[in-house]
Amino acid sequence: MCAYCRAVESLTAAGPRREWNKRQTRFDLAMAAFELARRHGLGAVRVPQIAEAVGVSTRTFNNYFSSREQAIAWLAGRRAAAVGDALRDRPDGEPLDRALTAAALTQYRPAAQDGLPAGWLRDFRDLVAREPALHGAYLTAMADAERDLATAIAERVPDGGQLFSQVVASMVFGAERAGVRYWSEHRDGTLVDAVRQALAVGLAGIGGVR
Amino acid sequence: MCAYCRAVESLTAAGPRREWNKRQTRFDLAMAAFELARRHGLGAVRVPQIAEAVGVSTRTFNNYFSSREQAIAWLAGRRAAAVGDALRDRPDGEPLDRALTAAALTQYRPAAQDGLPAGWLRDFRDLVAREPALHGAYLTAMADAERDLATAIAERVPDGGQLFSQVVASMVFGAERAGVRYWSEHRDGTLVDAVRQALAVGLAGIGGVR
DNA sequence: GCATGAATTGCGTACCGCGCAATGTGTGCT
DNA sequence: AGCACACATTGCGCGGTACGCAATTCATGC
Repeated sequence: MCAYCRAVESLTAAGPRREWNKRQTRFDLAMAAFELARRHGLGAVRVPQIAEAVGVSTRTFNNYFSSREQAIAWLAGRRAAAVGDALRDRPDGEPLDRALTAAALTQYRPAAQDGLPAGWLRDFRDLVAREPALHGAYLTAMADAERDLATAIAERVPDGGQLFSQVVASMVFGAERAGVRYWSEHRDGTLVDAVRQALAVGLAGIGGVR
Repeated sequence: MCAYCRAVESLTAAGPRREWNKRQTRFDLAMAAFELARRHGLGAVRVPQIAEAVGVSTRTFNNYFSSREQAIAWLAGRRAAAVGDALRDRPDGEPLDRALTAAALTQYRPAAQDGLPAGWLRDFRDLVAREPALHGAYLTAMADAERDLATAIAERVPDGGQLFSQVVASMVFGAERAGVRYWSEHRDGTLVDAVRQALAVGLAGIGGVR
């Protein structure tokens, strides 16, 4: 949601209850889609099934998501969007590479799983790896998060230039994907370590930047 | 297509005419989809329209592509796949960062446009930027090319490790996307220079590697 | 030529995404 | 409390899509 829309919304001042319901419904739908796909395979999941699991009409499902794939990928996008915020929370003097590593690893802390069951990431990764039909929506969600992270980087390093921030942002998510994929295929060591190592490779070039 | 499948295909030894026809049909369908989408907007393009433009049935279109979006993105994937091959063609002693830069920039050379009209990349980029519905398929195609490039890097730098090659590969395409996007938004200087600059930022960390 | 296997095609089906209008429901004001 | 308004949900309907299946066409190698 753009800053303008957010401002309009704050003017409209929708009460908390209404908005909370929306958020909850969206989350429930995405979660139901994910869980059903994980259990029965994406191809076997029908939209009415998802809607029924949450207790809404199929039409409502399509008010929130334009496809099953998008619903599932939205969960990952929600997680990934936290990286930008985490970077904004890092102390000012911290070197960029350390701040980015810490920010990227935030989402692997158990405490970060708001609403998501423990071990969710593993299941999600497995599902995406198993279902090629999810790749498009997943990558789109990641690209959105990437843009957001680029903005956060640009705020932090104003004289770096737009090119710099976008390259670094895409590198962070690229490294993360590489780390997760590596761990997913080899399963040696912990997931966090694989991602940390991948980030170290990618961020080697920006050691001096603050 | 994997090396194994390629080998099998060479054993099956389908005559050249048949295979050439398939390639041509696939290309024509993708090109027609792209051209129609560029002219009338993706939302206005219907599958029968694309099929008719090429002179095949709609069913045949779906034998080649599962959606309009995939057909269009296939063109970009075809181009991107050339990066891996270009890297394999670079001289052995060349440092990795130089080799990768040269390989990535190969596809911007006018000579590289096999079958694609001049200025195609600009039009394609504009279309993708204008049509969010294309992002998923486009990113999926890029991810495929990324895997291929990672393989090429691993062949070139065997002791780098799988993590290294994947991170670097995703960085190359990430930098390229950042460069293209930057140029697409600012239009100052040439596209090639923007991509070269983006690659320089991303590849700064692997200066010494051969 | 002719057998063979692959590619194309027509048809049928299940399903999807969304526009539209009607209905339900939380919210703020009086 | 009651009321009016805005927004969310829902049912309906339609155009369109993806794909399985079986029939047909067509290039290929003998």
